[in-house]
Amino acid sequence: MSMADEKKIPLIAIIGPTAVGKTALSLSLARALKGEIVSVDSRQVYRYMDVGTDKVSREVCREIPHHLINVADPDQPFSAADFVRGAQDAISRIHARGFVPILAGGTPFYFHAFERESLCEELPSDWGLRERLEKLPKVELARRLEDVDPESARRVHPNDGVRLLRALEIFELTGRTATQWYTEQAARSGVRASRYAIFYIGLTQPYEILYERIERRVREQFESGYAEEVKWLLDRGYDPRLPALQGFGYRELVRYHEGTMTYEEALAGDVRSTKAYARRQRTWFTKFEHVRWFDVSQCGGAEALVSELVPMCECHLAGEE
RNA sequence: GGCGGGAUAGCUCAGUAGGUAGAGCAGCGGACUGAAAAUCCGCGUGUCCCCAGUUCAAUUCUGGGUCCCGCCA
Repeated sequence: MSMADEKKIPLIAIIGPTAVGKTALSLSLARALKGEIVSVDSRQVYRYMDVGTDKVSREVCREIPHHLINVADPDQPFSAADFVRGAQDAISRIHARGFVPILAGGTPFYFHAFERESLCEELPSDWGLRERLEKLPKVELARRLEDVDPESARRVHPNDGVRLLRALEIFELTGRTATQWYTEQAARSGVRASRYAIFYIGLTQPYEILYERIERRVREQFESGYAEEVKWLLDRGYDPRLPALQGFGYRELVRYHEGTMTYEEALAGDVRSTKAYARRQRTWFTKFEHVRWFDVSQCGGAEALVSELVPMCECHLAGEE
């Protein structure tokens, strides 16, 4: 083991699709390992969105500190770059205090950005510019990108408005193409080693069982005041077009309150979108390297899993891999 | 009981001036560099309700039947 490896901060990371049981496991591991949780969830960062995002309760947060939960208002854009900065900061503080940082959550893009440190600090964004560009038809966006950055144009599908917009935004704001930025950054990250040694624990479950759990969970959310939460956000003046309100459940319940969708349709739509999301998560997570995968429907229950995992984690934390 | 409308993919429906059919949604797979619970891409064999008739050929036309939905009794 080299000097560089010894200096790395060891982390535990729990990944897997929504409703597979990441939160429960993260709490058990935090108790067993003297850990604190770093939430890797693009929706739990927002305040006032509790029921729909399955946040842990205040009591639990008092017992086990949670980071990157409730750090933005629903109308404050929160980006993957904000996450990476926040996570790095939280991890330093947890580590300095002598506790174990446990990353847990279902947003694969955030894990990806964090591990690769793939977002350049210097790259800006500008929501006003996005709004202006958004008014143009996609073919026009694609044509412009073809002009300024043909390589990005080849990489981005002409129908993928969000990515066309981002590539154009980078060019407009910096005068240099996304391709140039990414090439430089790839060269840089090639020489700089990661500051962290991450032990990935992956939870899976056959879709048949996972889908049942998703259905049950969404039902519980609807019975626990999900509709009222969305009503409250709307009454407070939050624009339904905000990114924070585009998640499943939220967007359906907005339509329910507008009267363009029934309660039952909103529930069914939420379940469907959540299932589709679980599939997208799997597409991401199965590409992650060095993950210890556990099928939670086959490993003899959560408790058996915890007692198996604790020694493995301790081993990793001691730097023995 | 009478009159009309309908029966096609898991669902909602389009279509074939007769040559065995296709959209949206769902489902499945994939992509992803500052919106990521977002955004985007790919994948479509199904007794075209049943029986008979006309025809070289019927999911399509004709007759009968079954079921569903309206309206009238």
